[in-house]
Amino acid sequence: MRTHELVLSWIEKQLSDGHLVLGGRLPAERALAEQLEVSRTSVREAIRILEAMGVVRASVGSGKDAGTVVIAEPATALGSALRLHVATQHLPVADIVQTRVLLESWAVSRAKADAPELKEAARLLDEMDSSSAVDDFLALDVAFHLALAEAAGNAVVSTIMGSLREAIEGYAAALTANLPDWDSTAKRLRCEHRAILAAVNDGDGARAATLVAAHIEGYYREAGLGQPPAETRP
Amino acid sequence: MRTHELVLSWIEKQLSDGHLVLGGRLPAERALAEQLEVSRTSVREAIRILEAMGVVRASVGSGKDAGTVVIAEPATALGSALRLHVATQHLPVADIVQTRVLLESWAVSRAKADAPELKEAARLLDEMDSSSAVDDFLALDVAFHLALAEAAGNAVVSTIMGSLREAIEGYAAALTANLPDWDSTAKRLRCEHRAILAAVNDGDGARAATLVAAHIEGYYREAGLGQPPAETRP
DNA sequence: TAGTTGATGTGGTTGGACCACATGACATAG
DNA sequence: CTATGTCATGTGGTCCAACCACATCAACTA
Repeated sequence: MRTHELVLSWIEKQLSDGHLVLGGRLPAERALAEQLEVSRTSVREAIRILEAMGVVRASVGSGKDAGTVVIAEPATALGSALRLHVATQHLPVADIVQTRVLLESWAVSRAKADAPELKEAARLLDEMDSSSAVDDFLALDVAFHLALAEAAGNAVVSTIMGSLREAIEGYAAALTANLPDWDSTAKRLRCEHRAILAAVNDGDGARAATLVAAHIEGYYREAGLGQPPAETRP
Repeated sequence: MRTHELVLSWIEKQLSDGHLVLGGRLPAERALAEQLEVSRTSVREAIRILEAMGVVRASVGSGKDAGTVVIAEPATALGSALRLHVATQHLPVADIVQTRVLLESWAVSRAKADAPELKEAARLLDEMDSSSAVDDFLALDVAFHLALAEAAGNAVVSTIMGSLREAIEGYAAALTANLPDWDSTAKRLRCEHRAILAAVNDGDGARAATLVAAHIEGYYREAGLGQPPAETRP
């Protein structure tokens, strides 16, 4: 077992045992190195891995927020990992979109009509109405879909959904350039959002699931994602 | 931007551009450090992160398999990340099980009856019949469910499913100790496996989905996972 | 020819040094 | 007494030089 893995397992044990909790601080790198009788380099490598996994955040300086603190941001971490594997062409973008449709359909079909996240979702839709910039629209769109997913009450589903979205964020942003008429597309998307939210609020999970699947697939289809080149199609 | 992130983005670009492909080798750490004009330490930190994400594998020595080569093992990486977040209690085990049920139900309902993975799944079931040790049984069980998931043809779904399983592997192993009678449980599980595979082979996706959901939920329920303490239940 | 031995190149690990940054205590000018 | 500037302290960030363990392969030797 390599040295940094020893540090990793020590930290994981501290987490499991509750000696290290969310918001808590790890010992300073130098102190931890001395305590575990390893070099600071090995400690740093372990912390890098934890940082990449969204378990800790390292900040320089002194006092309050400084040092290495325990956080819980699995979505960004999983998103980066998935993005890299998309880059190696081991994970097709089409499969990611399909998985997102699956998870989000399930989420809206299970969302409770009285979930507080739905109020936030409604607020986001109002904000989208008054924002015309493409970037703002897309950022609000992400937040809306995430709020919708969180309404189902399954942290794993919403986390994975967020990471899938993040993994293909670059592709999605590039695809908007393919759209023939952004204004009309945005108008349609707003409309579909309202319909989805209405279905959820009505407690009609099945309809919400159908709508959200069509909404996502329709967008990527319009933008031309996952379509093989025309000349290879029958 | 920190130095190791610069190295990371360089490598990611090499991957995206196809200059670095699956099975390919990264330049040696010392060479890469000189090429990018950074310290070897920073290169190593970047490689550690990629290793944790299942993108590369580092081996000492010289010749053939030595050095840092590009691999594609997202499942183990995602599994580790999820396991850590379970340790911080940010992701409930019950949510992971529920997500696994969702993904696996979808997978079997979409599996093609002529998928080659199903033959492998059948072979694994035969092997399970002749293995009595608990550990062997569980290992084969993992392989069976994974083969089933792969039959749906979505790499992302099967990858995430595998990582979910891995994230709670420790819990699952501990839970088998709770079972009152392992032999009878194993017999029942074998039976259910056959029924699930038969449904898939018959092209009855809906039945397969129902069966697999009951199969997974039944196992964890029997082992006592995710049940709130009795006194808190209505 | 068969076995041994050394050279080579790889990642793994260590200790030490210095930097940039953020904070807080302290001294000082008003 | 207050406000301001300054310095000590502690943090992560980076780099360097050296050494180790390991795996391979070529040259050498019996």
